[in-house]
Amino acid sequence: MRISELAARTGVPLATVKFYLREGLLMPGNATSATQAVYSDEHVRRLGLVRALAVQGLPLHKIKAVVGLVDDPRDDLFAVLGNAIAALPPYVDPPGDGDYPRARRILERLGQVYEPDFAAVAQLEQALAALEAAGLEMSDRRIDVYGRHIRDIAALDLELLPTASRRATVEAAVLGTALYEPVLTAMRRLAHQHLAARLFAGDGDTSDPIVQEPQ
Amino acid sequence: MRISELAARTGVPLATVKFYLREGLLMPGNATSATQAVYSDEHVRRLGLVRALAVQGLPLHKIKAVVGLVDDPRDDLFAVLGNAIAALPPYVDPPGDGDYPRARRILERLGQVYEPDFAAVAQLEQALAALEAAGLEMSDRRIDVYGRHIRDIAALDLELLPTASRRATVEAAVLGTALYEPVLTAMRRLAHQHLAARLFAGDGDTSDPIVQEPQ
DNA sequence: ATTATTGGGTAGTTGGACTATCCAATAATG
DNA sequence: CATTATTGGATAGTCCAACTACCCAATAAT
Repeated sequence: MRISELAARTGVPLATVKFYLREGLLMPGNATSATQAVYSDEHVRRLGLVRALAVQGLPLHKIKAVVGLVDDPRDDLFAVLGNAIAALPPYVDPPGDGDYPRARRILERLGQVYEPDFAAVAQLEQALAALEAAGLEMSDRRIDVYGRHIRDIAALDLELLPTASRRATVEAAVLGTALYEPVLTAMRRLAHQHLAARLFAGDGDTSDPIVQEPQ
Repeated sequence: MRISELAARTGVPLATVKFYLREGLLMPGNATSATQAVYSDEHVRRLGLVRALAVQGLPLHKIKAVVGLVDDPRDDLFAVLGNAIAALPPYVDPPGDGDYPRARRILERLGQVYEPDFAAVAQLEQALAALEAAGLEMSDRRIDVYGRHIRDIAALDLELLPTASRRATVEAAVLGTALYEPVLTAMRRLAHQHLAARLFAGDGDTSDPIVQEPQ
């Protein structure tokens, strides 16, 4: 297919497709002449990946890093996965002084290794710092409950990772990390509302147990 | 305290504090004269809240909506909580045609009510659509496991919600929704790495079971 | 032969979030 | 009380990311 069909099929404006090509987010088509190039289903997939990540709020330069890893996983698989995860939001600007005390506390309590070089450790530290700044805390109870359930979820994630090819594994890991997160987030919010509805209904705090929520 | 002390104490640049005042994110100080106003610990807290939400990527107009709810919860508590959650990211632009088939499938399988007016339903639908667009799927197995663990986490969240005052409850609910999410996200990523390290080590896929991950 | 489309490039737009500057009124200080 | 600093209030400017629009000469399509 040619570029305009690629744009039409993915719903991405032509100007934007060209922009992505320029930015290196989308690999060039197979040029058949000076003014013509052919695009494949690979390009459709890639465009879908870019858009999927962009919708989740990933800045383009981070997306570029991710697709770069998907394209060229030269390191060992585990390192590639780590790199990919590190490229995902949230972004922690200052690597800090090398110590993340809040994250360390969590990990030690959960019996996981504390490895300051893991990007997710810095992410956890930042999240915990934000919590503190807002006057909330991470109690032991919460650590234990969150930790247990999250670990079970993570175990399933790994179990369901495809192992057909390294490329497939990397791509699925990156995509899965980025794309199942909002699913979990939305499910948690819905669970809150589901459980809260029962609580409030029992309270008599509101006359109507099924309360509507404006958009 | 005066405005410059407020800025100094929170670490927010003075110009930005003024900007937040103009935008209505921060309530005005108690004016003692034409060129002087006193700010309280309330202002410090509010500034912390605004910053905490901003760091998580919330655009200012959404933050304004959230603090508006915290300030003036005129509806019943459950509706206020729903509104607050609806104001949080991700943002789903098109309310759609009113049906969210993918989200409906999940909720029905989990035995939760499908209420299209809940903002989180649209969020779930969008997340599932992004998954599909990228060629991933939400299997029944995944629904069941995610659903069970997420529900337990949500139950704890509700249990730990303060009930001292309505204001405290609303504020904690909003903050908790926004600020515990990145904690869970980071914990899941760390669990992935923790579990993956064991898997790969057992594989012999890499010579070193403890693999470092570049920044 | 004529019209449409392409790849490639440059420049302009939009929106969000600040940041800088100015000003007249008032506080603080010696 | 004279001088210096700070304040609230407002306006305008900056910076960045992510597009979007336009132009062009070379080819394809009809």
